[in-house]
Amino acid sequence: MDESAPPSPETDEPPTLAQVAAYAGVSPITVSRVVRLPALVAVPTRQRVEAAMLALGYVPNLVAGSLASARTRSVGVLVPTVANAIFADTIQGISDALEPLGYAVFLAQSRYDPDREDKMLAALLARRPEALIMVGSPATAAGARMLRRARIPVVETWDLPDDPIDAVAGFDNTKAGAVVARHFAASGRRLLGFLGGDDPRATRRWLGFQRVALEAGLDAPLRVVHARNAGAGVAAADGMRGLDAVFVANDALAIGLLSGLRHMGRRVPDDVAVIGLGDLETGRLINPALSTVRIDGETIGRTAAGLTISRDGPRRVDLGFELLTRETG
Amino acid sequence: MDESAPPSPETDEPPTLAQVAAYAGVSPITVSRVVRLPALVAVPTRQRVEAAMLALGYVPNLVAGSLASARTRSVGVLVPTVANAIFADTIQGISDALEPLGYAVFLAQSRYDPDREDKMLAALLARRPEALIMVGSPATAAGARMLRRARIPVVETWDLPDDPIDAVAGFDNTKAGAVVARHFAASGRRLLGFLGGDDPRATRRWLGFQRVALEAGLDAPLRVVHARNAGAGVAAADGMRGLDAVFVANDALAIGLLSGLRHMGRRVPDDVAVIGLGDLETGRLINPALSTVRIDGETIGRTAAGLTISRDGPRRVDLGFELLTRETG
DNA sequence: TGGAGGAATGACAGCGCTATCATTTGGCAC
DNA sequence: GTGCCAAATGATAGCGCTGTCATTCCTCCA
Repeated sequence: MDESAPPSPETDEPPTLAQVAAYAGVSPITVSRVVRLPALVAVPTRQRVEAAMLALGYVPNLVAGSLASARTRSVGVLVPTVANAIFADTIQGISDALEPLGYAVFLAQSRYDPDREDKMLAALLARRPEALIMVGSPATAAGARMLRRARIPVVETWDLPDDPIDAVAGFDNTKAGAVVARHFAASGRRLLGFLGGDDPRATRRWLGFQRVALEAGLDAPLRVVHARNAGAGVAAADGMRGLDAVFVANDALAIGLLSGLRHMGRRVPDDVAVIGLGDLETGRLINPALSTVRIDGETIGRTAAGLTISRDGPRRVDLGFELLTRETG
Repeated sequence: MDESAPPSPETDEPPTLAQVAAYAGVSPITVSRVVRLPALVAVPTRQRVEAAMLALGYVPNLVAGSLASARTRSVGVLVPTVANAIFADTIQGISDALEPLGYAVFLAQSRYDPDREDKMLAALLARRPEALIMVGSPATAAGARMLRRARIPVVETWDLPDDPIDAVAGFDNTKAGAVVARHFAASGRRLLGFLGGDDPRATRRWLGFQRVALEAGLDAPLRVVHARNAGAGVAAADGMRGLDAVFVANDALAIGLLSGLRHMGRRVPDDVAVIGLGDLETGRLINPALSTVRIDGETIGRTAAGLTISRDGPRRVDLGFELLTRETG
């Protein structure tokens, strides 16, 4: 590391640990200890090294450190999309729990596309994260195999799969659908509809919803598959003409549907009841206030983070959900 | 790399490139080429190596690759919080632009805290990202110095600082505030208020807002500083009693304010006009539809990503904004 | 007063790749 | 045939750290 020239502050290349060591007159390993295990270094030495780091503007190279120690202090996070408040809360929970511990978060989006999911999974694992947290379960067998072979903690969230790869922090989507259908039936609704995506979690909600509706002796409910953004909700209103109750798989979509319904002149909840999922903050503030199945995305994230840090305790956490009936149903 | 035992599929440790090479009967460098520069390898050799990778379940170790090549193929992204739709869109834009190119995204949150921002900046830079994108500018001189010394592309977003570290993709916050005040004045409002955080960008909006209000001969406008979530907006309504027009620094907060105003019996826009910022999708769907200053967070993200990839072209991109007057003002 | 034991520091090798420069081989023009 | 060049493959060294053992120097008590 440049033995000829004397080490000096403010060179062009970022200084290495060895340069800091030379500047402070200690061995490289001592500098390494000052960074990672300061208690092992005598106070005067430590101060000398710290002064050297400051003078040279030393920023440790964690890439090299990770390779040497086989610990990257990073976790991979795979979500369908970040532009959905529902997952943003989960990311926030993960990040808040992990950043203070020195872990970095690698973020990737699958866009609800199994191929892209596998690609992103491979890309994340290539960075050797110490754990991986994902929304849902791998869509393909290849993805599941990669995760299993990685031999790191894997947390599946926003669902409660029967055969998880490792750990789970989520809730029972089937039950959520069932609870909403039961509520609709109990409040005298007869013609039910379900609006949502066709990913596995939305499908499970639909299955629970449909089962209970049929068990209650109602007509077969209608399932409408749409994009997940609020604009799509507006458009979907048209397809809901004959119905008197709709369960919408996410709150943003539900707010859109409310808007569409309003423009069609249908009164909520008198003509149609609407229940969303996620408990978006704005849902509770609009008029009429949106009824919803409350899911605590941030707690899911924090719990998932906890499951990656410690392998003790139960590996399957059901965080549950809560039906909040406000004004729309 | 375990020369004694014959290389075999499905061992417990993840296989290394050298093991794949031994299995395929080629040298390590050839396997490396199959992964990175397949065109350089003859087809039969390539197929043999690919078969070996598949058989052993090889996942390249990018940590080692990064150290050897001094290219991490990652970018750091620092936002105040991900749980704000406004920044989630930007992250989405960044991620959508960069992931197809093989870049990974390191995400960190500053929580609007300068100390935490510096910590996160240091943590990100320690991972040796090839570029760094942040919302706003570094809050401290130390943070700015770290970024400058890192000698990587740095993109500041959501603002247009006069002395950027490197590149900028944002809009003029001062002007945004000014435009809203001008609109309020032109539509006959007299008692203006500003509701928002006290971060530099919100403050710039306030400054532009205040200046124009005073220039228009209106009373000195009121500034109310609050938390940034929608719930805080509800609470803020009380402090807005005397006003007939409020500019709210973000749409979620504005929706909260609308709710608070409604509960106080104040009519919008007859008694009070409200204009938000961000153009949250739900803002346009609620009743009355929220007027807002539209900012395209996703385009900011994509543009910022573009500025990290290429150093050519202008390093300062003003993406502008648009005042959308809907029903609340 | 000798040696056990802890505190402080260092030497050395190696993590799993890739940059760089060889080397080998075969095809082709003359 | 000879020489030349491109295509294909390999040998070597090293990226910037850390794990694992030394080694040195005290202190403290039998």
